[in-house]
Amino acid sequence: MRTSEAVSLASGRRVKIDEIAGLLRQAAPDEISVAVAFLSGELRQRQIGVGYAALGGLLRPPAPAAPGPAGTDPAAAGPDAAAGTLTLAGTDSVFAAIGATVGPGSQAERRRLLGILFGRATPAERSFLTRLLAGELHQGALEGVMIEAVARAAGVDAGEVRRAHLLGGSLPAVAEAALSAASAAREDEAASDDAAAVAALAALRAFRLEVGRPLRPMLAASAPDVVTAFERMSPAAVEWKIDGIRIQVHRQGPEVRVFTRTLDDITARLPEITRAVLASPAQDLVLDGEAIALGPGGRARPFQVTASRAGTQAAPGQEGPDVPLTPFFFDLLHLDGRDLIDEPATVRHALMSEVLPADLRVPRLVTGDVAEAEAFFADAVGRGHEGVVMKSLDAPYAAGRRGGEWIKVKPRHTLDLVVLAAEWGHGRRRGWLSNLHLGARDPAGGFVMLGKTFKGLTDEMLRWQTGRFLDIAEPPGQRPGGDLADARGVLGVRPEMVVEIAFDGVQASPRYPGGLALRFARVLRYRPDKQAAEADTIDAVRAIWDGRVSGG
DNA sequence: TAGGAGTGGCC
DNA sequence: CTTTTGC
DNA sequence: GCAAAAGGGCCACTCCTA
Repeated sequence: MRTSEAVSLASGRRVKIDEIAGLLRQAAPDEISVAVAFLSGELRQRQIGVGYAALGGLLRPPAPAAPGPAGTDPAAAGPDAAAGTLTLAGTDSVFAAIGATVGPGSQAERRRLLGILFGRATPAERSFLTRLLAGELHQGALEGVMIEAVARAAGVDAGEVRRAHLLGGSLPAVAEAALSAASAAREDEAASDDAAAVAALAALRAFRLEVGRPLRPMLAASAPDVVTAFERMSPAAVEWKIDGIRIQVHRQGPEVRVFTRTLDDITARLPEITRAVLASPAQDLVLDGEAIALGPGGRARPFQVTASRAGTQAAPGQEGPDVPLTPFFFDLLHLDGRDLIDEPATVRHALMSEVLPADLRVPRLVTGDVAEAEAFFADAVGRGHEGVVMKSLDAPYAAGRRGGEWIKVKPRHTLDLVVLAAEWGHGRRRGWLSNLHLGARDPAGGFVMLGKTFKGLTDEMLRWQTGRFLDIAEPPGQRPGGDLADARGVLGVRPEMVVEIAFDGVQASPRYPGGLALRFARVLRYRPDKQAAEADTIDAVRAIWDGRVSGG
């Protein structure tokens, strides 16, 4: 707790690392994983069904704790029950109990448990718990800082911790392994820091790629077009960027597991992926790819269709899903006992070609020729995919990194839209009007809201637009003494400001009035030279939506 | 029993 | 998922 | 170059409530 406060107050990254390392060094072995999880903004349970809304009112008053059934109340039975201050282990066990609470009446029971926990907490602890459960720690330190802190506490290089983490150990588990090995060595050999570091290193090196345990997928940087990407690497492997969900598939003999980008196990939901991978002649595989719903002619269906299918729990007894997903693999990280992540991309790809048929591999072109690559890009987009990913030929598989070895290229649309309202920002944007409500002009009169964006705004633009919007706030009579927004922080403005918006595409919307919304909208610049009457119309948006079928 | 609110997880 | 900012 | 923090739309599932 004190560590979190100190970490929040410290502005420098180095100081934060030192603070956390100090805590980890003196933490009891069984508290390390909880401390690491909490201070990097996570719960060991990952989620327990408590979010922002469930926290209402808990922050201020020490909630009067209704007594639970004696002996069955984990909140009261924790080791910290009598103390005025919470312990890590006790708090973790309450979270576990909350997460295990399901079924009718569970919401009230969760709330009761939360109330007991908060009732025993100091004000500072209540603040920390609230931020932790809301997923907004705001202490300027999450996973990245924690990795370095663990390394510092164990006396090893941060790269060693990072590698263990990326190769599939959860960070709390990695930290526990390294630090308990270190502290055991310290006790055995009379406080020798060297011996502790050696022991920690051995524990970290024991984390290796393991078939059946997911690792952090490699990510891609981005470039505006193929030409720019070629400036950073040429020749390159150019692959379709499939508009589906990322899958990492592990096969060990007959056993197959399918994981998402965030390492969730979704095997049960995608039996067709398992079947496809079992068709390979290889026995042990770790594959990286994308799964997508395809329509007639192999055309990509809208992302929403894939998302719906991938998110649906398999109905028991029903085998053939009505919307099957097709896997497209683009990398091979392990083959029959041999780890490949440190091999060059060409070697990995060649091996993958040996064990997977072409229709399970992402379409790919190796070239240094701009025209060829652009034609390939246009074809991919024409088939309804997102664009291409260009990959350096000799790069190893950099788990969890977004370096320049993979570069994604997507088409970008642009429209001049009108700001209909703005919302007051939070965190470092407190005091500024931040999130913009965007509308297209309706030729019949008025504007059609298409979504919101807060992206692309620099601090200078935020400052400027806050002043500007307050000047055109609606209704005008309420300023400055009156309400500066409604209950949700929304300030309506006269539809006068035209802003140039970039976005990736148009999607069907069940909630916006035009039935359409923008995907990944961000601000490029304001258009002070334009009047609202000159803004783009909803017809222009519909044209993009209609055009998606024939591409572009 | 339908609809809404809340949460979690994709992009 | 995209973008800006600070280290 | 990396990490952190701004927050977007949509989908499925669960629990509560007219």
